[in-house]
Amino acid sequence: MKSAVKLFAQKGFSCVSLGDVMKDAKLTHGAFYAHFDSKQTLYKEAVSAATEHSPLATILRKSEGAFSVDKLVSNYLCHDHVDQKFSPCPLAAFATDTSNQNGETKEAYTKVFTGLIDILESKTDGHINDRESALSLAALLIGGVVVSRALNDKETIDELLAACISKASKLVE
Amino acid sequence: MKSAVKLFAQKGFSCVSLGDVMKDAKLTHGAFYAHFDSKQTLYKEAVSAATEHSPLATILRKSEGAFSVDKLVSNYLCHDHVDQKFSPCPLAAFATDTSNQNGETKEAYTKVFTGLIDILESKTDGHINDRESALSLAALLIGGVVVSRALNDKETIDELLAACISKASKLVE
DNA sequence: GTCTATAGGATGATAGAC
DNA sequence: GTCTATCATCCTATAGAC
Repeated sequence: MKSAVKLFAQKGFSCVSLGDVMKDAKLTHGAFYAHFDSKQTLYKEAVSAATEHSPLATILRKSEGAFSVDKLVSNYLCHDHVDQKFSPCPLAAFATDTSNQNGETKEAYTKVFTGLIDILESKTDGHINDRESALSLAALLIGGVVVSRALNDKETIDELLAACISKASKLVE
Repeated sequence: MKSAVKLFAQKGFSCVSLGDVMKDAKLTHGAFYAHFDSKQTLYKEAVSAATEHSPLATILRKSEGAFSVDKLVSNYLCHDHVDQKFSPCPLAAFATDTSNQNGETKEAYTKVFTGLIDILESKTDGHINDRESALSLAALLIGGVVVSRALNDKETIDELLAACISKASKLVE
């Protein structure tokens, strides 16, 4: 599962074969079906499993009780996250692939998303007062990372990330 | 090319075969290579070609000179765009696939993105004064649509789109 | 330029031994 | 549960007739 999360996030559903996953897990592809029903099932479970080490989960683990929105924003909208130098947010990495998947995968994605929104509303240090702020902030963060990953020009990526960080506070005022 | 844009936007790069494209164009798959070098080349050109009928292009065509930001925001963050009832914005539809493509495709995507930012800065009715506003608004719009497409629950999609519309004005104040 | 036909390779999934 | 081996299918790309 660890291999699946990493590879799916990096290369997408279709560009990762079961052979790739099993190879990364130091097994042969024949052993796959002793663990999962199908590739789709694996992907669906990967969406949920990836939340374990997401940027938000990491911050939650480090903080006791409330955490700072600014900290989440700057940790989320950074080059290391765009380049997947650490375990990425599944909402950004799996969004488009999930659009093309079945209802069960979308359901898993929806649960992760509403989970994020609930945490933003309840666990932040008082800056996020309403659900509208939480929802729009999530869209800005995910959009910023998803677009950055598709861009070629480092300068434009710098500008985009900086602009999103700068303007994020306007959404939660 | 029209078939390619439609299918790639709906199902993604890997889930569309050249046979699918040619079938939609009422041709057989053997004729493909008389028009394009490879599937990757087709995709790269589709990213650029899709801008022709994007929501922004439609608004630009209808308006003379400056256009309203509010109009773009409400036309972009709507169910018909999420469901691709009309020709979608390539920046939202092709973002994640482009991340997994070669440099030429990313270059095409980057050109479309910077083109959008330039238009937001220059052609809007005075609400967008700086590049930071344009960049963050783009991320919010694209993020809102990309996430909505991955969600299963209509109520959550409604909430998300409404929240992004409501908060978009905060980014361009 | 379009067609049929096919090469050549990768992939999801299965079978059966250990 | 893991392995090797294989099936069946799909896909990109090419060849050659018209």
